[in-house]
Amino acid sequence: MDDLEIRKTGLKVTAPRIKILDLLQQRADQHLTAEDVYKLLIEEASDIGLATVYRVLTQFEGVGLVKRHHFEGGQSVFELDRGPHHDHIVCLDCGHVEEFIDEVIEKRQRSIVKEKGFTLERHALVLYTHCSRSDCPNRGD
Amino acid sequence: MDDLEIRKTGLKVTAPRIKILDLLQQRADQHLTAEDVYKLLIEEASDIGLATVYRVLTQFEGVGLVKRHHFEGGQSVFELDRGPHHDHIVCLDCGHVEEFIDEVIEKRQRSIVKEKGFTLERHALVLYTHCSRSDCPNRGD
DNA sequence: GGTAAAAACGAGAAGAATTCGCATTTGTGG
DNA sequence: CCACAAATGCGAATTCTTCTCGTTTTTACC
Repeated sequence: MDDLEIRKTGLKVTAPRIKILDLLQQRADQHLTAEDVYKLLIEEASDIGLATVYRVLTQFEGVGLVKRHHFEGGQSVFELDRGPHHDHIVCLDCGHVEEFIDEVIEKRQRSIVKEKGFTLERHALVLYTHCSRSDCPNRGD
Repeated sequence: MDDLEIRKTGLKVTAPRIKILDLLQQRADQHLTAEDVYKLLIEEASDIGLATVYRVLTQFEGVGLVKRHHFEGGQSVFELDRGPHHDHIVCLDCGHVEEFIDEVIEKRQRSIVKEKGFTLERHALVLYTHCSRSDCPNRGD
């Protein structure tokens, strides 16, 4: 059960937290906005307020359970922080998000920062593209 | 005069636009929020509304005069789009912004997207660091 | 298990950033 | 220099997110 995961973080094990973590785990391949999560919870008859969704996601971020990304255009998106770091490719037409990791880029980033004598805390790399997937509304543009 | 630059874009040459472009040119090394611009305009006794600042910056972005960046934390920042593309290093402590360009990273990005059959429209790369500048632990850009 | 203190919740208000609506003013082409 | 489309200023409206506060739950401890 999820209880363990949550308990390990030191956060109290509450119904909203269990349900939100559960939902994120079922959709570990997706990048959801707080509102997405809120609506999905409503669909499964969970009576959890939007404020709580934001609170819980922020707390989960704080304890390393989820990652928050700021893509272009308004809302933050959240995803379960399961394992290795990765960057993102976002389709400007359909919003599809794909993940990738490139060691060459990672390495260059580290040396760029090192050259300046700074300390790299984290980075955000998003490639905005037009994807070529069959269900993308703008394919072949 | 700035008139030329603006006229070339097809936008009408108005007082707010001249003043905003002028201000951006005087601070070409900085990354300003719309509110920064608004306040700086007030300081120089220009009576330009915040809505107009947003409008003009967005229009300037549309015609390629300025670039907008979405760093972590709320407001977008704007800078004059003078010449070559570059990415950013942002200090999490003092907000200092530094620019860099790395052809290795640029090239890798292109091939990653190409491999997937997508088209790269643009990208955002921000390295969040702790800088080592003497005036760091403070405000300022 | 029972219970009290601490933490979390839900709902709506508040806040921050940005955009919109509209009456008024201002460039610009003719 | 005129007419009219475009731009402006202002405040209201939107959007996304956080806060407040009265109520409910958890959990540590008896």
